[in-house]
Amino acid sequence: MAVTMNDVARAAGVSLKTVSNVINDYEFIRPATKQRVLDAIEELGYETNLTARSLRSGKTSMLGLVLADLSVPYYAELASDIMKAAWARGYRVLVEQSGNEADHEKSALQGQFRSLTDGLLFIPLSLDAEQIIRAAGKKPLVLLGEFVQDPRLDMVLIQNHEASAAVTAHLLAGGRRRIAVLGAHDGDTTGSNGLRLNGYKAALAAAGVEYDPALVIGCEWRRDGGADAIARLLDSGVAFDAVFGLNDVVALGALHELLVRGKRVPDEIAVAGFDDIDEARFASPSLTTVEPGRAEIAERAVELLINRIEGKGSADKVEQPEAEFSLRVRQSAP
Amino acid sequence: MAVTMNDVARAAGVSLKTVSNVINDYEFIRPATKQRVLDAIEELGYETNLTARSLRSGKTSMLGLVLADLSVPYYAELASDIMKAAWARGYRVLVEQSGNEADHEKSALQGQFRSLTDGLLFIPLSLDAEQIIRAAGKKPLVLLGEFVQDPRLDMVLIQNHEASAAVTAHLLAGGRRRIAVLGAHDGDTTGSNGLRLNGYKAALAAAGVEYDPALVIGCEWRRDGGADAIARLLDSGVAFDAVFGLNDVVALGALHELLVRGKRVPDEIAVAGFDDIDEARFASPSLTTVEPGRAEIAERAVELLINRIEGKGSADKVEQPEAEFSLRVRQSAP
DNA sequence: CACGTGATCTGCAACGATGTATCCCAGCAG
DNA sequence: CTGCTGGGATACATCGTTGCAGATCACGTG
Repeated sequence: MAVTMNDVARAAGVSLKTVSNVINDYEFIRPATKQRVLDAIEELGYETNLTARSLRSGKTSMLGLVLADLSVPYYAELASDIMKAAWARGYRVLVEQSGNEADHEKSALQGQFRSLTDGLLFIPLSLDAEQIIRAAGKKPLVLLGEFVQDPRLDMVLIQNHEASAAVTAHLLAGGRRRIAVLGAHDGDTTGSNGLRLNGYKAALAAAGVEYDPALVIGCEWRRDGGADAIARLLDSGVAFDAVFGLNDVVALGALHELLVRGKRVPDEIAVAGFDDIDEARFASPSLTTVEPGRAEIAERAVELLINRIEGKGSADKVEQPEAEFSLRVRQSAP
Repeated sequence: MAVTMNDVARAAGVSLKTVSNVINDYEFIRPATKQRVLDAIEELGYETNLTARSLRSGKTSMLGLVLADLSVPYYAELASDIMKAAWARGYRVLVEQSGNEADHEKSALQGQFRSLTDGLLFIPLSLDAEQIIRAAGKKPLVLLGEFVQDPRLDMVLIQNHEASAAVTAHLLAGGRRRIAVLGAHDGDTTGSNGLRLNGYKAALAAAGVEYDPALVIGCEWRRDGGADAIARLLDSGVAFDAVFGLNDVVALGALHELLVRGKRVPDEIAVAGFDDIDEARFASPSLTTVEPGRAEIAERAVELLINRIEGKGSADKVEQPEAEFSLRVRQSAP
């Protein structure tokens, strides 16, 4: 059916291997021969069969990307950046949605999925470092999203603590003293939630403001999670003058609910988030948030993973580069 | 390196082909043999090499999905649904971002990308039907997103005209008479923009309201496009009491700009969109919009494509199922 | 003029699985 | 006892490409 190298070889009057050499830019080919082969390729409409190439070469030139769900804006935007970075380096990205389920994450790490990819970018949500190390095979693996932190694993880090502290400090500088936190529980110390909560605490301490666990409300990192959380807080009667959603959709969900309930933002209550998704800029009022360095994260992660795949760089040293964040001050918390 | 069927065969004391038979659930295998093979697989940690299987069988069990950019919420949500639908049927999805460039779309249609997939889901934006037919190979192809319409191509349709008319009718029913349209030009008749514009016109006509081209503002289908467009309209001094953004992000961008400029929504100006992205529900005010049947679109498209791939269904008849839409009335246009 | 050298091209095996044809054997009818 | 049947397992070729090891040939050198 499909045109193969053999057909091209016959048409060009050369050996199959010469066609292969032309395609792979082998150095020593007479220009005339090369041209004949290229003409034959053109004429027959030959396309290299990537499956066969993969089988023979042992490389698929595909990176796996495991994340919870593309419908989450931050992941979608990150995935888009990752795909572009990979594309620029000659790799494609195969996305696997884990739905935030441990089984699914595990099977993505070990399963057949791996045989389709040369390496994996993984945003773990349910598995811890130990489970990841146990489940992961020998193929290169780079973690993103820092829910997991471990000195044995390559990963690109977000400055959760510092960025969170910066947001909090900004709210404090605006005169807020009772800052509610949505998306973490009082005891959390690990994962994005824990790290961001700790950054919040550190900023409070630095400003001499007392930490009140009653202001810390756990919720799913979704819009409705944020809306529910703020509703519970309002209903509880606890006083607060600012809200820090540990990611943007939580903050936006809370913002929505606050406005529904007739609160004035930012006059009565300031709102801030974390991620700087595109939507944050166009919310009403626009959302103050922190940009975690998404483009840099994508770039570094892809670069690191491909270096591992291609054996460049120091093979044995675990790498954990950190992305630069920046505060985005907007209307919701000027 | 990796464990192959051969290793398993040796360990289980059977032939390579028997291992293959066990894995592919061949009927006539003695339970004892099967068990021995399964044990060996377990013990050695064997994983089938999907690349090799693909080469031999000629199927990759992957669907290609070509869209402009995952950072666009509607595409991200659609992609998520498509991936789930495909997964449920034993297929994976390989996403290719065209960036809305014709060259890129074309290369996705013909290029090596195709050899990795059994069929393609394509959301065309730059290519027209003729170009698509010319560029596409013989592999199954299903179009989505109806910028292109052609009786020769399989596609899943959105009821652009009807849904758009429904939104417009809703605004009219709310007493609005000067409804601005963002995201189309006066002359447009094809593509989502043209079809939706026509739906708008039809609803006006049905209500006996005159069509005013000055209310139709072209813009990119992005947040900033919507914001710019409404800014231009406001600056032009043309009077209007409602805005229909031809998709949600345009509407949300416009909504943002209206609020920035101190307009009251919906009291002074009502706003409606098209797509019902998750964000619409949590905007402030929440956005009235139309749900085009996204889940159904994903489901039908995947089903249709896989039927084509597997040769089920009527081979020769072009299929163009239409998804059911539904109006979502919210605060921005009650 | 024989010979080394490097440019140019070729043949064969192999990647890891599956399709096809075949073989072996137990059970059973004639 | 022979021949047939069909379950259960196997051997071999094959998918389309690339790695490796050569083969060939022109050319300059001593």
